[in-house]
Amino acid sequence: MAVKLGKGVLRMHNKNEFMEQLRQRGYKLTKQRQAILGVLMDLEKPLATAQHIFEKVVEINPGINFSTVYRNLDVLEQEGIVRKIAFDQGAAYYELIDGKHHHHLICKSCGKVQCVEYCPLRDMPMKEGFVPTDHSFEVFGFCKECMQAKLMDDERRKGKE
Amino acid sequence: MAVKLGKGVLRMHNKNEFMEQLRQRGYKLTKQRQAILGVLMDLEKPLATAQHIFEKVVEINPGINFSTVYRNLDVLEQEGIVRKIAFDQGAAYYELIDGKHHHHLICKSCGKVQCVEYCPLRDMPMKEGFVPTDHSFEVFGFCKECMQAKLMDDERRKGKE
DNA sequence: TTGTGTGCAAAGACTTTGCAGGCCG
DNA sequence: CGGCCTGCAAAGTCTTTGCACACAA
Repeated sequence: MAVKLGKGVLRMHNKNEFMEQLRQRGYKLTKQRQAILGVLMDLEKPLATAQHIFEKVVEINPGINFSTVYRNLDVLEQEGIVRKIAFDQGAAYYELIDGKHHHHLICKSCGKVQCVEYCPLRDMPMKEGFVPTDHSFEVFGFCKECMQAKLMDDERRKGKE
Repeated sequence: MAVKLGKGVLRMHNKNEFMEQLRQRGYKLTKQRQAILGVLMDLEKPLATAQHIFEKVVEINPGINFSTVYRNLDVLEQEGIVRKIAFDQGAAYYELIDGKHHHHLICKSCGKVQCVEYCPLRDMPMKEGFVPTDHSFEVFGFCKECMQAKLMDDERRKGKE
């Protein structure tokens, strides 16, 4: 069932499977919903804001409203199809729950997001009696490229002193 | 320098140390700033929203404005005195960076927050070249008490069927 | 046909900002 | 006394909601 895409990306589901899941749970298969799902599955980056998703969906389905996007992202989150991530106070990010569970390395300089399969819940000694259901884990810093640029910049600045 | 409080809590700094740190960095020691710092050090729970902090500060310093609280929480964050945490899309939480580095277990039922000293950055295999500077790690679930209540509730419901 | 879903507009929650005057150092 | 800080009010950003109509089943 898993589909092999370019660059070794594994896609566990296709759009029809998700639509079927929604249908079975009593949701209607509107064209807006299909467009949103389509966009989520085609995202080139792992994370996208509602704004970003909206802009893409508009191309497929002109006239769609922002609140429709929000409402459906909510539905997809309830159904376990999408994960919502909030860092800083800006807009929330969304990503399809598809393939392996993972977390993110986010570059504070260029914004690049890398996925890592390591999950801290594996190693963490759980406090007695606490039953975890969800967790957030995101690492911010500088990616290889930006770190190198930064070092060169520091070097240059040092020379000027 | 560390001060031992009740229940084994270790406080690494006192208010004067923080004020001194601010002074040295060129900040003025206004009564608003002192009140905010005082409130942060006296919080009974590990995390507090700006709203919560504001309400406490008003008791000490009536007439203080909400934007002053926000502006100073920003300053304290810049200075590494306070950490800002955002989960869900609601208000951000703040906590004093004092004592050991830690993360949180948050009960989705009663809202209780427990601190855990485990930090995932210790065990995580870092992607080559990435230099981490910050990270978020919060675990949501049910605390012992709420889990038990939940189980009893499920049991009761089962009986009614 | 029925009621879930949508578009529209408005409100809501949280946070930030511009400006005139106040207070710390 | 100078400039950082504050209070106030307004605006900004992101998200949610109420309502009438539309469309999937």
